[in-house]
Amino acid sequence: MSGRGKAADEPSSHSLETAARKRSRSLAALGYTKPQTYEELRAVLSSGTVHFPKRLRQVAIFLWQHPSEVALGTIAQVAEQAGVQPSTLVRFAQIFGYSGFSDFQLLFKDRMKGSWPDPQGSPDKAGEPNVDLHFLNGMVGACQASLGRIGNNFDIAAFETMVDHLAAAELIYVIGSKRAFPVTTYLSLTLSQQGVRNVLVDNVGSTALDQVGCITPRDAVLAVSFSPYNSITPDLVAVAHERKARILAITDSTFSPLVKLSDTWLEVVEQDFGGFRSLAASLAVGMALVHGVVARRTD
Amino acid sequence: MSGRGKAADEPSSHSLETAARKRSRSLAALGYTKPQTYEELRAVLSSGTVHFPKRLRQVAIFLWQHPSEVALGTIAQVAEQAGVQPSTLVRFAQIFGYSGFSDFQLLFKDRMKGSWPDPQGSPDKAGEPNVDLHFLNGMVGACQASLGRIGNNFDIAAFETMVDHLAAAELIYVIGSKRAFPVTTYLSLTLSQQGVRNVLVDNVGSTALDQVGCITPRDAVLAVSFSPYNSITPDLVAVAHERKARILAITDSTFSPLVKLSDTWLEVVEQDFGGFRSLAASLAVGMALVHGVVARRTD
DNA sequence: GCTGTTTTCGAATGATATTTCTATTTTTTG
DNA sequence: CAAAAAATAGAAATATCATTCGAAAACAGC
Repeated sequence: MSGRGKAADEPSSHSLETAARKRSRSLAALGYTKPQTYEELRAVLSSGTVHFPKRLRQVAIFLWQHPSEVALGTIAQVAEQAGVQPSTLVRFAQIFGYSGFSDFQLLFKDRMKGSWPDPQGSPDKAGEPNVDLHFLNGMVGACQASLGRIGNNFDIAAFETMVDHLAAAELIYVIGSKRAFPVTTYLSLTLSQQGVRNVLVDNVGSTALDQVGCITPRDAVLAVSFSPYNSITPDLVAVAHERKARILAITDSTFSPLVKLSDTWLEVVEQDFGGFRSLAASLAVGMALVHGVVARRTD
Repeated sequence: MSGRGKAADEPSSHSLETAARKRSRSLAALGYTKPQTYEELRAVLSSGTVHFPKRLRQVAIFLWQHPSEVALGTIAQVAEQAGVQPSTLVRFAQIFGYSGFSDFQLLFKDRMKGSWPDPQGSPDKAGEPNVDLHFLNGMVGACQASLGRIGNNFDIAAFETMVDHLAAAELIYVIGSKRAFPVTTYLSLTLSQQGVRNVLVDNVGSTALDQVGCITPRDAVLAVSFSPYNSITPDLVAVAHERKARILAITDSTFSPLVKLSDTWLEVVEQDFGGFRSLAASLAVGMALVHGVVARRTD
């Protein structure tokens, strides 16, 4: 919000050098021009041609998933939520050719401007006097928001491809840890209940690597992973990839390490509330996958 | 965006007088309390009971008509667009009981938060020509219906009791199988992440009975079970009951065998679609439980 | 395992935004 | 119509923010 006056000016002779040097290893070298709209930015981020180091990737993931926080917050607030230093945000913006964070933030503000949320359906709930009830409502809201996003932005083509591959597979390996584990357990359960043979790679007894070591090219892997991507899932999927199995992924951004390993992937972004993330959308998509596989196989 | 630190503090003895004098001819005298949400503010404005002088009326009209500008802009930008001085905006906010503009602006930001404009895809997908998409939408509908039922018919008293018992427990045993297992895995994971010690009774190695054999009266059992109630969950809970632990249950009808074994129980009814049941509501309630326990323990 | 480079962190700095205060104008009231 | 009260505008003061820069840490290449 501040420091815009000087920032908008042409750089002085000294900072010109600095800026030029920095930009040389930035997007200009890659033939990109400064994104003028939020959609352009999103396109550049998802193109996969830019590879960020850890902290900058963290920034990319955060603003991919929480654009409204970026639009509404100050640099300090955004930095704290994203878990980085404020200066990291400035660096990120400058890599894209902006003079600083404020300049960069305008993208998000412009995108948001004019779109005022409709009067909420719930007629004010008598002010939610109870703190626990407030949290519950927030959590329900997060679930519904996650589910709502499926309605729009759903890549039905990728979904169909995934179903085809899964239906054609000899054996389906289901992989996911931490937050994704509830999703994979339900997937495995419903697949089995529908008569689709599958292996849940749950790493009980630390046998996961041995399990994926048995994968053949005729098998398919259904992997689920959410940010932060610090579980063993990518390692396991990498092995499966080497063994030439089909890799199908459900994940929450293009920055997931699963994306470059997978034949087809679906983006499912879960909202969180108070640090607790919803799983509603992933489960719904997962059930749809199971249903689709069963339908293909019984045709 | 700035100057919030001091503003949030209690007014000093000098400004206390000033503020009190001002507030005496403000809304407090009219029996209004400081609006906590944008909706409340809007209600007050539209009630017609408040009569503003020229400039303040100008402000009221502007933020009625351009809420998103107020949320996104700085006080200077808003003031210019509204055609008033920045200090007028501060006065306006203070009349409503806020410490200043920043404080007041939070109403607008909060209202806007989380509502990111969707990329406006085709509104209704031409009647779902795709069978897979139809199922997915049905599944999403089932999830939303399940979540919707929480809003109404939620036994908040039972919920509070459950949280109290869980918070008081020495060790929490989480039990659930089949369909309920994804819920219990997520419960166990989030409890652990929040530093609440717990045991997930997952029956790996068929050790579940031995595990529950270690339960003491100071422990609590959080059991999840859905119909048909043909899993081993009731058996395990029965053992825990004999061992005089507190039993807290999430289940989907009064006919559940868990009901007569448990000290307190919550009814969460999940809808199904095409034989695939949603877990969204149970997960949301589960997260709320975890949140509640953490809140109780950190008091 | 070392060296040169890239990346990150954190404090210092310069700039902006918000608020307070006072003189002036407008409105109300006797 | 005059005097008092209220409201406003504008400037000064203060708190916060965004940015820069140098040092430390992490990383990659040899």
